[in-house]
Amino acid sequence: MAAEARRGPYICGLDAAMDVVSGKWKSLILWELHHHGVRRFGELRRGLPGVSEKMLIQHLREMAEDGLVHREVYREVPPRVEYSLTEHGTSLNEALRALGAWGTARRQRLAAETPLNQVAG
Amino acid sequence: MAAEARRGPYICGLDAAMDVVSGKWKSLILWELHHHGVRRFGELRRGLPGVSEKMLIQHLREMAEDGLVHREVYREVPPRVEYSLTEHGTSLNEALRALGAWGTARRQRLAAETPLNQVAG
DNA sequence: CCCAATACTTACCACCAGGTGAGTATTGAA
DNA sequence: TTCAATACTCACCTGGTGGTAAGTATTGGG
Repeated sequence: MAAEARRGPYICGLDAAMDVVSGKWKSLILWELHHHGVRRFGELRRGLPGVSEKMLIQHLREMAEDGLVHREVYREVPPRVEYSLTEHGTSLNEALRALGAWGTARRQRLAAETPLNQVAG
Repeated sequence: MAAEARRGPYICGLDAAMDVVSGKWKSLILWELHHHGVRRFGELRRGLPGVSEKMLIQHLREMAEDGLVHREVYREVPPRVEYSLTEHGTSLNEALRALGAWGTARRQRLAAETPLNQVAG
């Protein structure tokens, strides 16, 4: 349970990458940490509306195991824990840029196709 | 149920992109179609060891709805159906290249960290 | 003594992605 | 009439992901 692959062995590189970002909130966590540099647990929770504490800590722990985020604990009262991207997390975010751009184009396509419906769920 | 987003509205572009590739076999299907150009249903099934017919057709239908793959039906006996990437599917594959490269680097990192364990599940 | 604040931790539960295995439709060949 | 081949289609089931809500540990302040 230390620093090993959860679902490996992987078939290809895409597998290995999708594994570490699969999780409802992981790409958002990546995004949040990328934009703020360092964030405390509570800041992340408030920054991701709808996330449960359970999933937030679970995702953060997995991402720490995967070497994407750094977890710094300050033994104070009340406790303080700070999360930040590691070098690997930063490079993953960069590797996701093209995908994010593709998704943005897709959103614009969808909005153009259904101009009256784009906001309604 | 035509060409609309399944989980939208999306928070960001990454959401919109992750949505269309989330699915156990979708990135593999993308890869397979990218490398072979055109593939029949049975060829895809044999090319993705372990996939169930149910999930393969389900993923292919969703990807067709999302405009990633083109489905060409030949009304012959026995029936023949050919799948290929659309322009959007091709561009998505290109957008995934950086992510695949990152994953390949991660695999190499994992193999270097646990040299005796890299093959065992 | 109790509460506040923070960062979890745990138990329980619902939903859905995905797997299994059987069935369908079509038509030519034996 | 039955079978083969292809591409599904359907019913059923399991496991895992994620949500909910309550509990824990710590210590200073009122």
